[in-house]
Amino acid sequence: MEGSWSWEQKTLISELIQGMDLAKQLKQNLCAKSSPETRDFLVQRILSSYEKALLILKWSGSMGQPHQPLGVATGMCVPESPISINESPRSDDFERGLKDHQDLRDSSKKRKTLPRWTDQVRVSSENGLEGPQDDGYSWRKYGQKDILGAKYPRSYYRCTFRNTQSCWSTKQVQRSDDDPYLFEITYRGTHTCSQASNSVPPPTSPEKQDQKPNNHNVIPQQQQFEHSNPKFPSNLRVITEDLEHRQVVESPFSFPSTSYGCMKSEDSFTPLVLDTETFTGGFSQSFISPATPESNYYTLSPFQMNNPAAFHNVQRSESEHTEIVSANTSATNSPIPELDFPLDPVDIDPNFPFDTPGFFS
DNA sequence: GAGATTTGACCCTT
DNA sequence: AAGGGTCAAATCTC
Repeated sequence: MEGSWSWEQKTLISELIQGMDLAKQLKQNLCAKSSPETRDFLVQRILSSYEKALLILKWSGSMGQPHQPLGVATGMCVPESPISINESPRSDDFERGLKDHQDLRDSSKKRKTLPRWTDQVRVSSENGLEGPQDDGYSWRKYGQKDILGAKYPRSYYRCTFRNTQSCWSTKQVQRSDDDPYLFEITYRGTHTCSQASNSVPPPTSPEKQDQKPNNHNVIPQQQQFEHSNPKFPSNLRVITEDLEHRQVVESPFSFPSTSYGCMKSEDSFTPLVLDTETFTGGFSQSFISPATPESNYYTLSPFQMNNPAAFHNVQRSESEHTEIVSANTSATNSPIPELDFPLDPVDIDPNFPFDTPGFFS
């Protein structure tokens, strides 16, 4: 860590360097015989790099002094959102978050402010209908409620260490009406308790991760479906939610399916749902997409993809679990911060490389 | 007895 | 006002 350089500066530089590298690659590809898909892929990555650089600039410009992230400061948690690694991108949310933490009793207000994302988990039949298994975190059930129009009640869980470590992560588990083996799990907030850091696996390069796909609990045919079905990634979407106006904007985008062939992740395609809520809700917390058996279906923000810590979090080993991924859906809440400049689909670039060596060095 | 779960009531959001 | 989310007392489990 270069002492005097802030995280955002380094990130910005890294983005720009990466963009340059990619441009060079593109140049070489233009000379060599490369597929249009490859070129397209490179172009997208370049655009993504520069878009993110712009984002960083914008945030740093609008926020003044960067905040030291809680996670970095305490070592207790993992960056929740890409920007939040060292940053609290949106001061209003940051402040609201703080306020929430101060006003512990006013939990209802947290409904709005904590980052939220949804995973869908299919349990294997041998697990019965008891619900998704342990996701590596300790949860305590604090409520159950019948939901209008839903066959099954919704269960509410919160982190066991809520009181002792002020960890405000919660989750809701809702069984699908149509498929009893399918659970929709909505996470709110991320773990700031010791579980968060403990759950981080030893760093592994994306390449290695590729070779070791998270298939421990994936039913083969489904895994195969994900890998082979070109429609799979195209189902993904970015949902942007303007928290200020409570307006949900969906920005459907499709991955160039062939472009994925350029990615090493082809062998172990990890469905990525770009949860841009991480931009807004979780800047004061670590955004760990709870890599759980319940969430083989990962949600990542584009920055998380760049964030080794966050990335490793979502890549945690789940060998002890048996749930499989629900591959055909991607219901994910994805609020995004307000931006003065338009974000086109490439902003949230699903192709954004995980393998950016030295990005955070 | 400590911790987890259940469940009805309360409160907040829409 | 309705529905959803949380609280907290009662109950259960180890």
